[in-house]
Amino acid sequence: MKRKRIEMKKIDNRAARQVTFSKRRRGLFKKAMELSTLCDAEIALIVFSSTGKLFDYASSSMQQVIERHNLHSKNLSKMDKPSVELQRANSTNTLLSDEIVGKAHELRQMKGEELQGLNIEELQKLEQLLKVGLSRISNAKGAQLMEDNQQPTQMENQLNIITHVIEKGQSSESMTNNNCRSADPPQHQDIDNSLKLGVTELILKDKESQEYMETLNFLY
Amino acid sequence: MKRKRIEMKKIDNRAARQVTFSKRRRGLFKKAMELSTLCDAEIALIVFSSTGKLFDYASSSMQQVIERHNLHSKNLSKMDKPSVELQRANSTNTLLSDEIVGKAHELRQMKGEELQGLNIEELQKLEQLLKVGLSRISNAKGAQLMEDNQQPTQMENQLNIITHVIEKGQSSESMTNNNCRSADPPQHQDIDNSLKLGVTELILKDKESQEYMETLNFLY
DNA sequence: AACTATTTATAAGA
DNA sequence: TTCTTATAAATAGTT
Repeated sequence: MKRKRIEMKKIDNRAARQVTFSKRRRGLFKKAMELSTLCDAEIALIVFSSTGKLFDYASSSMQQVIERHNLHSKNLSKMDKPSVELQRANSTNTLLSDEIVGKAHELRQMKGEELQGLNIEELQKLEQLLKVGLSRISNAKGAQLMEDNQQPTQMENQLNIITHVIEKGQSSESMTNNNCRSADPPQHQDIDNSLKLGVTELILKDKESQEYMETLNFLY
Repeated sequence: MKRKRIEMKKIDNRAARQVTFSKRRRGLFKKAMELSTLCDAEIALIVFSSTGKLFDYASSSMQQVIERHNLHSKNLSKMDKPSVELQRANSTNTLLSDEIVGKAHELRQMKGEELQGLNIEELQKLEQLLKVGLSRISNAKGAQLMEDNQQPTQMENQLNIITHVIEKGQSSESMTNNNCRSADPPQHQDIDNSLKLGVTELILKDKESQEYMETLNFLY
């Protein structure tokens, strides 16, 4: 019955291991509580047996100790996950905000509210864009009146002819444009769409944002 | 030098307490590691001294053990906080996305690309908006040419006169409008601005988003 | 679970 | 703090 010092490695025999676990676990928890009592220490101890059973002790509350631990150790791997999501969400916010700034600016330009800093060529493009829009609106107005079974008046017929001409870029004003060192610009919408697609691609890299992109997708 | 068993209560003497803390702490951590090794247990041990110093040990990783512990104890008070921030960020994203959808729609309408579903009155308003924009752009173009010290040609003088007339709502087309049951609409921009302010107020309730709002503020 | 020979931890002193 | 040592406490192997 000569007892030997135990070898410090996993005990192979399941039953023996289980017995040792019970004995030593009790000892460990007792020592933890004693340390807390004697030395006024804040202690948390978590133990999972090899069979998955949980044993824990905390001198105050488990969450309190864990939070204090996180503060100290700057260990944010848990806080990191949400914080990474948060960063993603925030960077999506930035992109969306930028997109709003851009669209708002475009809108103000189309309303003629913010034209400072535009050169002649840019003003020309803007003007062309508005004219195209205007002619389409006039057409739509005409179509709407037709649908309402109202006979178009002579004036409206005349209007539709005029807007048709404008849509082809043949109005008197667009001839004026040609006199003012304006090259024929590429379709403004096309430039615009390619810019939008760029932003969309950027945003789509943010996996967290795909639900928002589903909302945005039908813009393009 | 007869040693006695110590009383299980806080040690009054600071120095003695500190010594005992050092000795027992080492013993506790040693026992924790031994239990983990011998019995294949997953263990986390966190100790704060009365002076606030942190000592910890985890057989795998601290976060892994804590997460496993949280699963068992259903303690989610910590995970709740970041998720609230995330919800805030996400709801901001929703608002921003909605704002983009709105602005994009407005832009497409101004470009005449999405007029279906608009009644005559709305088309009228839109048309008026474009005309105002167009006249302002024409004026800006004229001003730009002046700045460049170029004498406006006869044609451009004529243009400026025309656009001035349009800005006053006296063009032949706007007379046509008056024939088509359109009441004089309130300024479109004003309606628009009040809508925008509504969204801004909503978003500003989200404290997390104030930095983004600083970007957005100069829109209004 | 209880016993007990031994090892291990540690209180007190230096 | 660290070391020393007497002794308390924990526990491995056994019943």
